[in-house]
Amino acid sequence: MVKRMLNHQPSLDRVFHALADPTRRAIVERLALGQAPVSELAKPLTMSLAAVVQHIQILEQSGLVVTHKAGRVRTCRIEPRTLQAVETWIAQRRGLWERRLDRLGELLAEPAPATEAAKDTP
Amino acid sequence: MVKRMLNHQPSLDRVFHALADPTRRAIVERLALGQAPVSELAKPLTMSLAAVVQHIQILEQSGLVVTHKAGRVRTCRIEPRTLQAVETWIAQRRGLWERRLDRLGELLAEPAPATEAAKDTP
DNA sequence: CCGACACTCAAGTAAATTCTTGACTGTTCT
DNA sequence: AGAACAGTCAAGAATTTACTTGAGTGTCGG
Repeated sequence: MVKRMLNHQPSLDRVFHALADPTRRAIVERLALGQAPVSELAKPLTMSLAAVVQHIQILEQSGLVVTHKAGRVRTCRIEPRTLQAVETWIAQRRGLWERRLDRLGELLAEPAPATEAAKDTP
Repeated sequence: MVKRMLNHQPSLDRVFHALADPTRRAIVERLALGQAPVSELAKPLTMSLAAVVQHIQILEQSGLVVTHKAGRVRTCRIEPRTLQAVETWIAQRRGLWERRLDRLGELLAEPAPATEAAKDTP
């Protein structure tokens, strides 16, 4: 039986999926200001507590949020390394594309419409 | 009935959702190397062409990809500004959290760091 | 001890997502 | 002109998601 797997290498699938929901982003934004218990995260949200808990579980499975239960209170906080992993993935793709633009090969390869080539566009 | 709430930026919903699918990320990774027509994007993928087109539509609606049809060929390319917008959102949240941690350490160490007048007037 | 509190679990539902197939449109090649 | 190519459109099936309600568990304050 799997009781608790501490083995959560953040898959991009899960992380992006977690961030795709506005409620979960609102939770992340709140947690960016500091850790908070579940019931406080639920306060501004117009849904049942159980629903909020489900969102938090998704955030936790994605590795974006870490929680710790003390007594009857579960405290949530952000895991910045997961956030950083996403940031890095995006930055790398954007960097690739922009370095590609420096080469200028492909854009100039598109066929010009047969009339005379006017290079200057005023 | 659709119960939605708390809409910050509707585009973030779509962008994160678009990136949450491995097929769509594979398309983005391919496009990071340079623009490509739909059928070339479909080549390595093990699904019908229609399915790939649907993925591309989602990427386009999210603003991550821009397409242009010439003759019978639709060419796709990355829109780096959308990628950058996501990067910025994440970096801001991570920055908030980390600054928060710094503050906490300082506040526990010293009573009050005097708020100096910043002279940023460029 | 008792009740309020802070979740927790399970089951069910409406809507969204992902992918398929089959028919169809518009282009290019020969 | 006809065949092949590149994509488009629509309808439908299997699965997943985002909630709900109702009942239960463990913890703290008085």
